[in-house]
Amino acid sequence: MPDTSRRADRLPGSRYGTRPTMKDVAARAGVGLKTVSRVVNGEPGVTPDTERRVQEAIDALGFRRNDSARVLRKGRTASIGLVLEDLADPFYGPLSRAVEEVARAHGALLINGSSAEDPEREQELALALCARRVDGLVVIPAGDDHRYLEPEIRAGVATVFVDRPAGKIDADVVLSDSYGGARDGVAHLIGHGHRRIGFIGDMPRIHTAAERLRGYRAAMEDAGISVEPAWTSLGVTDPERVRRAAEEMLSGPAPVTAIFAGNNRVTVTVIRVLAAFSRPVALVGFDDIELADLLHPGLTVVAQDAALLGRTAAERLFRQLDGTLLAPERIELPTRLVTRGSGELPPSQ
Amino acid sequence: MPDTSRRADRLPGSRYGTRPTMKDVAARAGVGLKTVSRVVNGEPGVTPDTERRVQEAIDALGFRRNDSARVLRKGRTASIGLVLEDLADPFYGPLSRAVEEVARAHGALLINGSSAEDPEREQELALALCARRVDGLVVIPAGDDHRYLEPEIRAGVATVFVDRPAGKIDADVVLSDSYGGARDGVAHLIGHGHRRIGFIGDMPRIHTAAERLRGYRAAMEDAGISVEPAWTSLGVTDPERVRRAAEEMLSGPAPVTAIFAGNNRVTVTVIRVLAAFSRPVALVGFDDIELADLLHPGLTVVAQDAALLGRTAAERLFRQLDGTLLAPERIELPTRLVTRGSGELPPSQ
DNA sequence: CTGAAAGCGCTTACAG
DNA sequence: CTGAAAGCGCTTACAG
Repeated sequence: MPDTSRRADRLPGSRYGTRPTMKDVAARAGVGLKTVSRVVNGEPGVTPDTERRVQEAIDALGFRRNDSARVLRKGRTASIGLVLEDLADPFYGPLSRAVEEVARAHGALLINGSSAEDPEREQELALALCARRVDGLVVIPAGDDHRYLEPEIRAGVATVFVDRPAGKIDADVVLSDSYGGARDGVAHLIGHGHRRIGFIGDMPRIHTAAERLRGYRAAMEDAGISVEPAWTSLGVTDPERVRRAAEEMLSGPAPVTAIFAGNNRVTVTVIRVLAAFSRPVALVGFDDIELADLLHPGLTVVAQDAALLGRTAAERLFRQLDGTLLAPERIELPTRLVTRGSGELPPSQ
Repeated sequence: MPDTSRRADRLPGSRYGTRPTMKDVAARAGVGLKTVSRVVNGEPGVTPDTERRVQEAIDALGFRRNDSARVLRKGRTASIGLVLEDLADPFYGPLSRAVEEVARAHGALLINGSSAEDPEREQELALALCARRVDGLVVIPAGDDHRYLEPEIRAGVATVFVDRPAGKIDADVVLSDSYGGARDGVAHLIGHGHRRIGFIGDMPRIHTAAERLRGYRAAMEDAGISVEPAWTSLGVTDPERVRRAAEEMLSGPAPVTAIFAGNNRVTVTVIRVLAAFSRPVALVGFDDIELADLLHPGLTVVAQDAALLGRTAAERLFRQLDGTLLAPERIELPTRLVTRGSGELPPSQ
């Protein structure tokens, strides 16, 4: 009983049919396989009459070229992968969309994957994408060791890291100036009279979190302020942890009078805490937030351009694929301080 | 001179190498191709010693199975496509992430594409995904005619529409109760004393916009209020158009005292207009918004669950692929009125 | 202008 | 337990 499963697929009423191939089209049009291929790909050297016959067969059969077979033969898949943390985060949506637009301009599709900030999952995803033979990979790293990608890069997979540098390998990276942005933001608070300033950030193993903390320390040191251990708190960004961190800094005999929030998730939670708090407390957040201007007071932020990060990275990826790119580079995009009120509040004690 | 391009690829210093294949691994391990395949796929029937030799060859050569070749032979690609409007919109990020999670649970990758609300681009994207032979397609339609998908569906591509129904074909659809949600929201405003209520929505060809307008009209009719033409405005959701629409409704001798905003983008712009407006105006928006509770007044919304829409659709897609699904169905998810202040303001005139 | 043969890198269906 | 042959649906490199 040969090949029953296949026959079952063809049963009328069965959901899954089999698709016509170029061979079917060729048979129906009474031409050779290569002629069909020429018509499908718009290659020259087919008489109008032959072309018409082939086209009719294509339409009658509902033929659509199987790009996965094509890819196998051609080498390039015209698809790229994007490994990010969480597509549901408002920072990554625009970034992903920007990567998609560049991919589209180069005729490539984009496969997205969320690592959920889990290094193992990042690796699993990135390697699955390589197994699909994506032409290139844009990675927002969760882990800090990317040696697992070395064989892939050697084999020709273009690779660009975004938002955070690669760990233990030399690769292109496009990121915002987290250090400088945080230093500016904290200096801004100091300029408005604050000295006891808190910093709440993401897990210290995340590069941006570490850099922003470094910027905070630099600004404090520039102003000759020595940082109390109680003023800094790094860890997961879930609301509970951040809320506790904020409440601790705001209590005690010498509470902070201002807070620098290390990213959009931290900022949102801190805003909620401060909204319910008795005294006014100044706040500057890293990352801009929708409706930030409509809060009371308006939210002062250190803004970075997520879409520009994505676009820059994707463009670099395709330049790698063009072969016009040489040594790995680090591209740092500037941040922008947007003052709206919360960062200009004076110290309340 | 045979195959020079290929040799160029192998040149030392060239970025693009060629990857080892199972054949290379077999040669190095001194075994047959099928034995390598067994080891790579964890199939039984290989002696520990043979397995070890194969594994050593795999590691030495840096072999990674080419899934696109595998896919060609197996039929299923273990990938699904998601065509949505814009990944940068906060409504679609969580939806996409939810689809991805379900895909992941089924061992599939997700290819995202943004239609930018352009029916042609939607079709181009959906068909490109079919050419890649995705196993299934989740589509948030931009257009209103999906007959172009009929051959694909017949050929076995599982298809589920989300947020808006398919046009001119019979297909699964998962959506929120736009009509009921809008009716509830408008009835809520009426319950707080409003009679001159404006409606600002998306383009009328978009199903959700039309349904929400219908809900608005139903609520007005239920209350015995006849709707003035000047009170409703449908069109593109760019800030300029929405701003003008709001300002017109709010001017003249009998301005509206409340506005129902048809989606998140409209709501955001209306909030900005009202923030700069002289009189208090009540507002209910369709779709929840981050920080809505921290505005003054808090924003009252008709909330829908984007992630649940995505999850429900994706689960249905995989049930189609399992073959456990029969006739196309329409699944409508309820909305939820969240009162926070802006919808409870009394009429100011 | 047209097409037959070989091959992309795997899996399938055998046979030993 | 192991492997040679055929084939998935295309493109490549030819030859006529």
